[in-house]
Amino acid sequence: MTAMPETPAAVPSLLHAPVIDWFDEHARDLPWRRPEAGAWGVMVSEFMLQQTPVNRVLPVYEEWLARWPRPAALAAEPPGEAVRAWGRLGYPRRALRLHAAASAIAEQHGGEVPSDHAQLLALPGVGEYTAAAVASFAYGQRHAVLDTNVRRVFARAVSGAQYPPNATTAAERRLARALLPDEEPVAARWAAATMELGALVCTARTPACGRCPIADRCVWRAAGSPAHDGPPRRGQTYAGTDRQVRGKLLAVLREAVAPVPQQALDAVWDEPVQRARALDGLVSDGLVEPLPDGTYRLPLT
DNA sequence: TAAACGTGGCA
DNA sequence: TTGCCAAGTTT
Repeated sequence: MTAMPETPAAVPSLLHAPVIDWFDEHARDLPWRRPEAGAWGVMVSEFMLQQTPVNRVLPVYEEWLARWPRPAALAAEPPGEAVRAWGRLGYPRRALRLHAAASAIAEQHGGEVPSDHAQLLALPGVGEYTAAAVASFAYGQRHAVLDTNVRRVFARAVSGAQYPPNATTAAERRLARALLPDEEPVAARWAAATMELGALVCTARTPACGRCPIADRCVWRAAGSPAHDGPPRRGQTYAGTDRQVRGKLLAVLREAVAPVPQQALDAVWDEPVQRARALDGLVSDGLVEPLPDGTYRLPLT
């Protein structure tokens, strides 16, 4: 047994009401939160929102749901169409995985997004967070939903740290479970509310503590809002990386209506070794399909 | 466990 | 201007 900070039994009841009441008043009217979105709408939004801001997701989400209102509709199209419709959301493998998830749902779940957490987790592109989010937001179940927002809220309000650890820890999962309201619908509301609080008030850089419903119970604030001490948070480099080259290559293919000759791809990056490596990577990832005549296109299968 | 994986807005 | 950050997952 590792000595872990205990969560006093009184803590949850002191946090639930103010956070949920705040959510009742300040929740954004996002399309995937409306009843008509359904579980499929929730799932599409969760894929798109992985590492991507809400404002950038909104227009693409609307296009997707209008074009593919059900999983089977998406599954009936080539995966390349999903990649094309993904636009510039970034991390296009998510489009491929969402297409694969839709196929699995169509073939193995009767076309309905499963409500079972384990079945959700087994879908391509669905990890710990997304499985809990879909089960909670779409089906009202009681799960610890630990995304970057919730982790930050708990780190500050309960653990007294400015930022959570780089990777989700067992202690964080334990804490999230301990804080979960007992009643299923309340727990689902709590999950959405804590996430929204992190997104709108308890933000990473400049938290708006003046608008926080639990500022007077925040351990981090009570400690004087000390700066993050631990190891530096892992930054992402981008310029000059294979990722940037992959992005440029795929952008050409997204815009093309016909297979693209090698020459058109060569034009996006002048360093041939890195360019070839990036293209190979896209092909092995299934994002690009090489044709026998030496041209390339988004995958038909 | 750490690194790979896009893109763009904001302080 | 540049680095940080955004509803993570996979290998």
